[in-house]
Amino acid sequence: MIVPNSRRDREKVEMRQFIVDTAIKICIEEGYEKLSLRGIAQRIEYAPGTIYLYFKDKDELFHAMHEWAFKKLLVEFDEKLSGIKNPIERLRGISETYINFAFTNPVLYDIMFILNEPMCADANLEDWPCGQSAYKFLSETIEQALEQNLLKSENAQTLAFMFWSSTHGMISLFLRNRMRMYEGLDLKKMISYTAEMILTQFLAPTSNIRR
Amino acid sequence: MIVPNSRRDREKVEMRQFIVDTAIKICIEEGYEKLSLRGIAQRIEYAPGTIYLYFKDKDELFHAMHEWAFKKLLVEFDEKLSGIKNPIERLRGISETYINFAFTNPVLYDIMFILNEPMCADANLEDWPCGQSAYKFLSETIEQALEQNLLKSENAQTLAFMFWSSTHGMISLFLRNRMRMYEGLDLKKMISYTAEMILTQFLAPTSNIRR
DNA sequence: ACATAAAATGAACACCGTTCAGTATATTTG
DNA sequence: CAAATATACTGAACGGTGTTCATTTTATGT
Repeated sequence: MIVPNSRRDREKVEMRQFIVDTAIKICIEEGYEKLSLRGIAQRIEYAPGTIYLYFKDKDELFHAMHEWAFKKLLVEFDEKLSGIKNPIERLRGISETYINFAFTNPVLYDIMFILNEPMCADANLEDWPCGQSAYKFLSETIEQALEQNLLKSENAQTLAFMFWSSTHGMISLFLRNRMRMYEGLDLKKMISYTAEMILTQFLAPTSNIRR
Repeated sequence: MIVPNSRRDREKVEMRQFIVDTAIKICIEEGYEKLSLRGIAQRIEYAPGTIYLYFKDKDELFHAMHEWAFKKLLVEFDEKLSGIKNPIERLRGISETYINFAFTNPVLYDIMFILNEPMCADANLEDWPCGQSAYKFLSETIEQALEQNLLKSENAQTLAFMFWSSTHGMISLFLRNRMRMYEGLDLKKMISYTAEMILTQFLAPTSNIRR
């Protein structure tokens, strides 16, 4: 990312962010299928071609939206969870915050984890700092839990993947309307309950805690 | 579905299937983002408008592809698993078959479980017989396992949801290229291993089996 | 052979992402 | 301040998309 050191650079960054904000606003209001560069241009009262002065193509814009969304999640993790010392309680908090984030910002969740668009390219891990940080937040919590023998002994990466992907699976089935066989149930409660059920199964039996 | 009772009706059904087959072929060869009604029309040497004589719109075509894919999965379940009597072994088989299906037919998996397209409409559960059957196959297996005290006692629907969505979560993160932090690992093995790990945690302790 | 019904066409419409020669605006220089 | 330069922006144009529909072709039944 370019650090602004003149009014020109600053304006460039502001305009980029303005486009990203508008794009997300349109996604939220009309669904991301309806998002078009022409629509953004019309909304911000510029010509369609102008957007290409700030983004190489639509994919690069999606990348920016993607990173912006991860930053938002990361802020929530930080604000709500960094104070929790017990690794298991922090793990519970991650689960709850993650599920709430998805239900509160379904469009952002889609861009972050479901859409092909911002990831199909030759994107590197380095272009994804907030995503990495969010994952690190989870995996370090699990490492601490393992160190304190609070979880059944397993590879930390495997456990992180398991907690993350199982929650993601439930959320993405919900967001994609694939849970119609559970009609009538409170699906968010069902997801929270199931996430807690999985966590419980992986808690170390207290009798195993030594010393 | 209309049962063909004359040559005309039969031809109508065949043409519909021909279009579906061609659409899936194009998806497999070039990716489903590249699928266009005009492309299908060109491939089968008809005019673009002709497709609309067989499908109301693109969404209805996706529905047909969706159902076709579920039939394929259901056939695999039936062929490979209906002979297995032990519910836990059948559950293992479902997991293995499901993961193999996703890795062998990523495009079909996408249409079945990830894409918005065929589900966003006012689609009813009744329009999804094979999908329902596939879910039933899983949930009945779990009910049997519970009856025989082979799984930790829980609501069968919750367990079915848990096994399904956790596996789906891993597969969909893989298909959407969201597992780059595990670079270098054999991701399919990682997914299979994690699925087995989850199952193991939910097995009833043998000491709990009475009689 | 003819009237009728069904099937197929392809031009037209309103969108889309993207490009680029040209124009307007702002900044720097003489 | 004026001229020259650099930057920002425009909007028409290109090839693509899903979809509609008046028209034409083909097949059927009498």
